[in-house]
Amino acid sequence: MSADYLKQKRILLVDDEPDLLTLVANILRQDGYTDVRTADSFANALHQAEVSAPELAVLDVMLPDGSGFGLLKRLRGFTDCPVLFLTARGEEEDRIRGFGLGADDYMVKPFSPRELLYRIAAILRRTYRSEDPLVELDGSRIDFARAEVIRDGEQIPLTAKEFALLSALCRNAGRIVTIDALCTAVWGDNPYGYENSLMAHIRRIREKIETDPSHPVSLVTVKGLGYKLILKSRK
Amino acid sequence: MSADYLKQKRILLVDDEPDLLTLVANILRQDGYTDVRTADSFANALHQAEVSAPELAVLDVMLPDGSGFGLLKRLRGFTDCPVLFLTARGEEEDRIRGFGLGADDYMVKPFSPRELLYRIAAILRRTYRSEDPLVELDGSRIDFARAEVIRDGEQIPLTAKEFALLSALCRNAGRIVTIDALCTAVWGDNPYGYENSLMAHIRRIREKIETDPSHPVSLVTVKGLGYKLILKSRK
DNA sequence: CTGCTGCCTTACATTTCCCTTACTTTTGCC
DNA sequence: GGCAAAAGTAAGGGAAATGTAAGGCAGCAG
Repeated sequence: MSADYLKQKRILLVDDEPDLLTLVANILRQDGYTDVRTADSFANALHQAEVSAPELAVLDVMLPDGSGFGLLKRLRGFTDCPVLFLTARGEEEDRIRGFGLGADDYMVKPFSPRELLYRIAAILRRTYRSEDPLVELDGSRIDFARAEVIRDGEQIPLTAKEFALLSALCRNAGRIVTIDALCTAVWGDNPYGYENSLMAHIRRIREKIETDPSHPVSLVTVKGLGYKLILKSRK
Repeated sequence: MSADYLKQKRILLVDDEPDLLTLVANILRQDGYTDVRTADSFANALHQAEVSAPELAVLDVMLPDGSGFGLLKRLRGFTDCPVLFLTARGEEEDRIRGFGLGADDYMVKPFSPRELLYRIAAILRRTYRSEDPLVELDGSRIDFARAEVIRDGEQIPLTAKEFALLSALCRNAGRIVTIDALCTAVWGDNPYGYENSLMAHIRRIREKIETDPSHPVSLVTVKGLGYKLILKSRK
């Protein structure tokens, strides 16, 4: 699994020009960002930020009902997310002021889409690099980088087979994975005769990821067909 | 089931040059795309799009009776399909304008067929990657990868036999499938004596896929011959 | 009208998978 | 080599999936 989890970070764009707003939003979405939200004023931005807890904010300096700097100060009241400023002018003064407030980067309009993407990716990488991509399940999360399940703050280690099984299931999250496919994923060439063993592993995985292992909601069985890993449903 | 369902996406090509149009269409068809439609003007394109609900549109920027940008705006009135623009000029301005409208990619004429194919494949993969191929019926859809029927937004699970039956019917969608063939598909070598059981399954499937199971429109019976799965008719 | 065919429908019986658990064997590390 | 953890095995039990059977209903032929 690649570092695609950066593409799933919540991004908030704030600009008073609707055209630019949709332009930038579309550029980002096209580049694979999945959670891009927009606001066209100070007030809306604040509201959006409170509601969606962005993980990166791209703020225009000029807003109809306030300045981007003021907005950043307000944001800092409840979030430490990185910030990239957009400004029409290229003045040193703005730059200094922005960085002084803890901005992470700065772009002067008009800018090239490519450069914006590059800078956003850089900020996200910098900010969230040490994080491992977590797979969110209903009552728990899986950290494949550490081979751990996190439940109620507890870190529960995964064994080799459990890891292999969960990987295979995760690669096809939501889809049915047949017993055969799972056995092949775990035992390779000669996957026959391990069906029972597979069941034992499924049970052990359930004890780690499920709140109630006997009534699984994340790793569900589809009788006669296989198993399915259900990711946390997002609202 | 492979990812070949991307090759079955409905593609609409719009260009005023007939030669180029057929050339590109043939390139696509030769690469395995099965549903490529063409239009040579703004008006025709709009009509085609309304009729066929394309899943990817390739639009020339210059059209005799309007611009590709204008066309995209109209398309956005009823579809969110991805769009690739073709343009004679390579100007940044056009590029920005296209992306601003939500275009997904952009190619400058003359282009290499290989590159076009590559970009189209990339867009389709990106847009539809997490989707499973869905079989569209009249009041519902079947997701074989998840063994589910989707009706009114509800996800209704399929059992193993139901899955096998629907697969067999789907493989011969629109054609009559005999009782014998269905029994063989489900019970293999020794398919005799299960006719009654088959009926029970048919009934249970109908309860899942049909709006009114007693008056089926998707899984219809052909008295004395067998059953038939009717796909959603596309206007 | 009567009986017949072919399928529908429903409720119920049966079976098949899978779960669960405890136990044995294997692996890998000290 | 010894020990703990991981992996594999086996058997009894249970619930959901499947199979069965009987009563209907519609259409059709005589």
